[in-house]
Amino acid sequence: MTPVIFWFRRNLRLHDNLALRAAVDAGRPILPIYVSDALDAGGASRWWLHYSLSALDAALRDHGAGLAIRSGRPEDVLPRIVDETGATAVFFSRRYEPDARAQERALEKALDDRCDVHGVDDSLIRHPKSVMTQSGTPYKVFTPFWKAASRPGEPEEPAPKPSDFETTAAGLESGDIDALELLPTRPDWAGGLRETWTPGEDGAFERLEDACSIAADYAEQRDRPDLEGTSRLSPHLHFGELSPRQVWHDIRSATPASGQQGAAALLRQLYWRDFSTYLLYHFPRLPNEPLREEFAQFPWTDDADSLKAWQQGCTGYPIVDAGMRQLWATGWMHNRVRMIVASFLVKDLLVPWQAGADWFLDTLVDADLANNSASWQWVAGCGTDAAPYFRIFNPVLQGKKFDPMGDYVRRWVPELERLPAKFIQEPWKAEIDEQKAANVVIGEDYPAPVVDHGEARDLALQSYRAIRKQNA
DNA sequence: TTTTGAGTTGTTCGA
DNA sequence: GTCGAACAACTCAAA
Repeated sequence: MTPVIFWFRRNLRLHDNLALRAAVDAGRPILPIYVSDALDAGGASRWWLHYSLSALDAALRDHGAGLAIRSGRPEDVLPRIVDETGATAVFFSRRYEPDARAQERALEKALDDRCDVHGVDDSLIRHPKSVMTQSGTPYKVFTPFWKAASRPGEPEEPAPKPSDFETTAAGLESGDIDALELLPTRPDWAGGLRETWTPGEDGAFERLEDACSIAADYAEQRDRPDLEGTSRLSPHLHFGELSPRQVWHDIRSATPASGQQGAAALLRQLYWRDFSTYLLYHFPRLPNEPLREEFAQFPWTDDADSLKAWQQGCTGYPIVDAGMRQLWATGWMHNRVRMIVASFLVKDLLVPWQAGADWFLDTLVDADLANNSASWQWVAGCGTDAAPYFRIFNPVLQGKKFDPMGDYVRRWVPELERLPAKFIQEPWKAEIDEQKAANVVIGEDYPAPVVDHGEARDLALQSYRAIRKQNA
């Protein structure tokens, strides 16, 4: 019997996979395929993808054949496979980034009269077109979006993995995940990633269990990078190893009544994920251009040394450096610290937010075009729903407030390990004797601050006033 | 059409 | 040490 093709994209799971359910219902053997293309960018993401594909391949083998691997443009590759196998249909789950949508349109066009094409909306709680203001325009502010998106009620119940399907290679060569060269070789910088993460559906469910256990305390502890107060589900959600429906319902049902309020803050984050994708869908220039147009005139300094100091975690501000080093080592950074380091790059160093966004896309295992772009625009103050520009994070205060003992800093900036808590967020304030006693001389063993935050803040506010004046 | 209340995550200054 | 106001007015979204 001729097969149907299941084109896996950012939905690398078998449970609660609506597109897969539709393919199974076609009643034919399923040819599962992954096509690696130019959208598979970002070093840390590619590392994750390798293992997620491997896990999926193993899970599919239980049903017959594993995952066929190809690379190239899906709109070229898939029609060829349709011709070779006589497949009667192609199923896939839709994506909402501009390039991914263009890819879908090209595929639909290429397959137009050759076979059925079924794009299924599966990765968001609400489709971007289904949440609009009364005047028919897209929401720009989160809270009204969230209210409107929540109005229809709870997300759909997740569906279990279908048990009744058969996969086939349809006589094709399977291809090789290794040949995609997703893993780093020289040097192998992925040691910290391997220690931190378990990509794939099984790893995702383990992490989801952990997330359920912290959900009740989420509202209270989510801002503390020194604790394990966040879900760490972002990469699993990005690759679709979990659906937002599954996360929502598992957290909801695992949390006792007394903890529902704390968990609500976590569930709300799922709507932030929807909202970012929604913004990118309706404002496709989001990754590149400031949505508040006056920011195109902003006098960025764009200094290469500043950017490098930030990337390497050598700014002299411990909480910033801890975050950047956590990112480099593990492919992830605590959300509170992401805001601190982003504010520092954009407002203290006056480096364009796009440079920070590029770095994050390359180094985060959860790198997601929509979340990343929307969040950087938010921090930079140029998004539609942005923090006021004068809201400039003070890295010392933030450190004292959210890493009160300095444990987070000590973990990621070991030079400062022996410094007492009093100085850990501002080590330059320690007398030289105290520095020596802690085995760290500022300016030698750990950098002096690359900028003075007070001066940098004044300069940032001045620059902001300048573009306001220009546009007045 | 006009009005009105509200807007994820902050900091600093001066009383 | 604590508290409220200023930062700078703006835009959004619904009534």
